[in-house]
Amino acid sequence: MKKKITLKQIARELEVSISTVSKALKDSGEISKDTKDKIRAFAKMSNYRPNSIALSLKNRQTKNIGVIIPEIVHHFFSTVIKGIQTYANTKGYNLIICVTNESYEKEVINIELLANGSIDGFILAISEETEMKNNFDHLKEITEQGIPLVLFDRVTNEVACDKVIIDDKVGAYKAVKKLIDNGNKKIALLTTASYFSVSKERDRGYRQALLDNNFEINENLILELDHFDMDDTPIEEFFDKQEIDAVLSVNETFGIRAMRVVQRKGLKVPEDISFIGFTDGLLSRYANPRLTTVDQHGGRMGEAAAEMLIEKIESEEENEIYRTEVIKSTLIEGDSTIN
Amino acid sequence: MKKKITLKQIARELEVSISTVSKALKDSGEISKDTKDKIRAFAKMSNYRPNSIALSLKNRQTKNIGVIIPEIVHHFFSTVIKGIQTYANTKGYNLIICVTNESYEKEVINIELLANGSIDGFILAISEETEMKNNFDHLKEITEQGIPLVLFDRVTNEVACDKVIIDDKVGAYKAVKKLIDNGNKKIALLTTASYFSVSKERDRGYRQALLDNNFEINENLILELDHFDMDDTPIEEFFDKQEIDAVLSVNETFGIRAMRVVQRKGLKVPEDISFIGFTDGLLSRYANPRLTTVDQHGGRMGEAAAEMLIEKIESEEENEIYRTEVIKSTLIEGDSTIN
DNA sequence: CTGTTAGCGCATTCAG
DNA sequence: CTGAATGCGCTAACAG
Repeated sequence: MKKKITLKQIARELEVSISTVSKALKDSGEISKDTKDKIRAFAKMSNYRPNSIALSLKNRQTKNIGVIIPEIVHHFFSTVIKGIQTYANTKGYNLIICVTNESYEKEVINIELLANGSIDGFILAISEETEMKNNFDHLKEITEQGIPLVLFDRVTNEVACDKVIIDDKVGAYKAVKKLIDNGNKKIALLTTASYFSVSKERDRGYRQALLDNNFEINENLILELDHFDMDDTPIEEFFDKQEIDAVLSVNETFGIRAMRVVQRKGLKVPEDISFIGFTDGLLSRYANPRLTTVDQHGGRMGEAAAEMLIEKIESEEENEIYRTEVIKSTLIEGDSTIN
Repeated sequence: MKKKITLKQIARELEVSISTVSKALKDSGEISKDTKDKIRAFAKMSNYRPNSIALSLKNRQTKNIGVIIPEIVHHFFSTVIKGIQTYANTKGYNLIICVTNESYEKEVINIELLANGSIDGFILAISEETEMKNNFDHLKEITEQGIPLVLFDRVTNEVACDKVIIDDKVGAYKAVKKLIDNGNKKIALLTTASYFSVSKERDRGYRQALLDNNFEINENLILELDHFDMDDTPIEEFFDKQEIDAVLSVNETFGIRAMRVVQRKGLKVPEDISFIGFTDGLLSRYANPRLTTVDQHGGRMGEAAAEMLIEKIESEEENEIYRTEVIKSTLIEGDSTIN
């Protein structure tokens, strides 16, 4: 087993000083061609690679980005990671990924763990529990320590930092507008608990579109579901107690589950009832019929977040100006609406 | 902005030596209660946290695990990551995750990047291109350098290291056995290119089950698909040219796509034709009808891999004994087979 | 009980 | 052109 080789060992082997080796390897003009050649040959032969930990300590930067997300087994979040990775790699950064499982405590712990020098900055989507608690002190602390932070998707105004979100409200608005234009009258909304920043925005877009088109808001047409609960009964009851022409869902799964419920009731999609869901994931693509969706462009969000973060990391001056980048959502027409 | 505070600063502030501070914070018996209290109070107040990079350099261990996977937007792999994360967290390890996008070159680069001290060990699933090239020198180099390595799912016998796989062959065997027991005669196999170690094993199980039950192997019943190609034409032709009673798919997507193709042809699942797919992912769960699957237990694989790796990392002696842990697959009955 | 010293691996400044 | 010395932040052996 050939262990890691260090500058010191090369130096001893070649009977020169450590600093000579260091310089030779960096092609410094201070070193004669002869010794340079000799050293480089030996280094290559012994497969020398500078120890990144030592470099991190010296340069005070790790070239690591801490990515903290609520869930990894999730199409949207994994798409974002992929986007982050894509950009980060071009800049030589690696990703340290932590999953909070939607837990406030895990979010705090993971941040603390990484904030001790392991990373140069954070990219984070707030966990469900944190949004519920509405407590963002741990995030504020990060920024106070001068660690760059970019929030994405699930954000908050409480923390001054860069953010990247999609135009949730506009996306929902456009979706509802399409449903209205198709002649639908009773348009339902399937949503999650209201403390989710994104659900709130989508809810706003839904209401706005209705109002702008002289519809009345009927709270009976809005169903709030728990996304951990896999029981379809509430959905069945919802569709049993009233006639519905079209449905907007704030995510993919609610939409698909509802679609199956009405199909079981013997309704045809999209002839009898139309569906639009948020997130253009695999589920939508493979659903039967293919679900019409509002694409959140997770990949682009990730790339944008990474770009903002790395810019902050590498900028010298203490820039206190924070931007919020809004990614435009896109309506992707599947077969669950009449096109 | 309150910057990171170091031992040195505390020492200067309190007019003691650095090592006194260090010892006091570690509750060393060498320090008097008085100074200890004073130092700890100040440390807590100034929110001192030891710099993990410095610790890594000193202790020669980073408490980081390098996880290298072919794809992140993928239910199985993200499940494995979750499993790794779960176990690693209990042991205080963080995950540095790299995605190769099935590319050999990216696999090599990512490994090189991390092998320079950033991580204590690797957990890796071989990329498609690497399996195709059949070149594993980069992996051998890792083990030669004494860096612990655990391969999962896509493994190779070329490299001596710990491995965790599922009983792919047995899983396929059991699935085909079930199809035979249900009275199906013409049982097809949808598979990927044969250089995938897992596909190969599943193919073996398929053949073995047929032979053991006095079926002849009909190569026409085996369809090899490219998983990047989204065109359903080859699938359609496959089902057009012959009658098929049942299908085993080596993954989720082929199975679901094929199911849709036959449904479009007017066949009923499972009355006219049955389906079983590998991987019990979201797609299978939300498919219509719910796909019967061979569950690969990604979470358990991840936990097992993490446990094996951390054990190797933390064991003192140079243990050259490598284990291969086989996770038992489970047949999950959906509605795409007659139960 | 407290402080000095050395060293982890590297880059860099300053002498020679 | 080469090397000794310093420091990044921390721990530990060793003096005092």
